[in-house]
Amino acid sequence: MPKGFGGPPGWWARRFRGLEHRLTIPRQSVIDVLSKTSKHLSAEDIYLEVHKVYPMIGLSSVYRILEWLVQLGVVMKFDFGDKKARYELIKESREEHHHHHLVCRKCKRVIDYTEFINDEVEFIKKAEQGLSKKYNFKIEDHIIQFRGLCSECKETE
Amino acid sequence: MPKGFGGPPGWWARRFRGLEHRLTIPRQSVIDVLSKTSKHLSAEDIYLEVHKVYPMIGLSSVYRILEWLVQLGVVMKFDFGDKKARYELIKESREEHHHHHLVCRKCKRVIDYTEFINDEVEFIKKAEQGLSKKYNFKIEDHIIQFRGLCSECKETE
DNA sequence: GTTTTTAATGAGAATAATTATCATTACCAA
DNA sequence: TTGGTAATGATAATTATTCTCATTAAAAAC
Repeated sequence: MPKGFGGPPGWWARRFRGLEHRLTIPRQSVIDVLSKTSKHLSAEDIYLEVHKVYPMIGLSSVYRILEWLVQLGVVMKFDFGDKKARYELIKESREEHHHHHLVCRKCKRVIDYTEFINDEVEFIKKAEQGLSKKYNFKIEDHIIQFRGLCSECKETE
Repeated sequence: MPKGFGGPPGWWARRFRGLEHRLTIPRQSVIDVLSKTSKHLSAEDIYLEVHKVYPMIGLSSVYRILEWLVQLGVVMKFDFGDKKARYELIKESREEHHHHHLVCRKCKRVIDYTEFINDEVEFIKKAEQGLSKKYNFKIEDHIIQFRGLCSECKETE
């Protein structure tokens, strides 16, 4: 177990219980990094973080593990328009820190917001029910993103 | 003017009036392709379409023009998780065919939906007002995306 | 506890969408 | 016309991501 590593019984462990997936050190390390940040980390960011506590980690493993987590529904993959994908642990809408994003189209800066969750939940619930039925689509998640100009880029337009 | 080309006075022309931007044939052709489809075209798709009526078009021009249109706020760039970006002309929420997307995480298929627009407009308006004020952010657009499994992929899970 | 089987890993090569460069061309304004 | 600028097309360069494959680690069978 790498130094500084929180160990498996983290808050997220329940999501893996009963699943026939091995919770290896590389996998635990990736989840650990994600669970300890509120930043929007890219695969390479995560690789570098994991590398600090587990230097033999390989970049391709990070990509493989992230894709695995996305398919498991534990991690969400985002595109904020700056070429690289970003990854976040999923928070349920009723949980703390459930948030969405304001994305600046110029500097690609991302602002998290947590306001209007109640209105959102109401709207989303209604839409989800209707849409999943009509299109026979199993909705697992949603993205809401506002795009525009951040305070700084507004000036220099 | 290439054969089969609708010509500049299209419905979208108003968006360019008064702007000091040249409406060249490559640019018009790209807009024309986008205005005549409801598909989610990639840059290469668009290149191939334009190529039919304007064979000397270059792929890099298509990329350049699309980026220009995105910055002008006429075109929206999407990432549906299959590596290539997709482009759509923006429809205002009060317009016909204003829609959002259901995206299958397995096969990456995209379904457009137009339901619940009234609820959406209400929710979005409220959120936009609050957020743009609080974060001093000029909101120009929004994305709503539901992710999950389409009817076919649901079976084979 | 040892062996067998299977899954996961790390290193590096390969891929492919996108971007940058640059000489050429089309357009507008004197 | 002519001069200046913006847009284009061809091509090279970039770079995030995926693929391959030999090696290693973990669980299962014995």
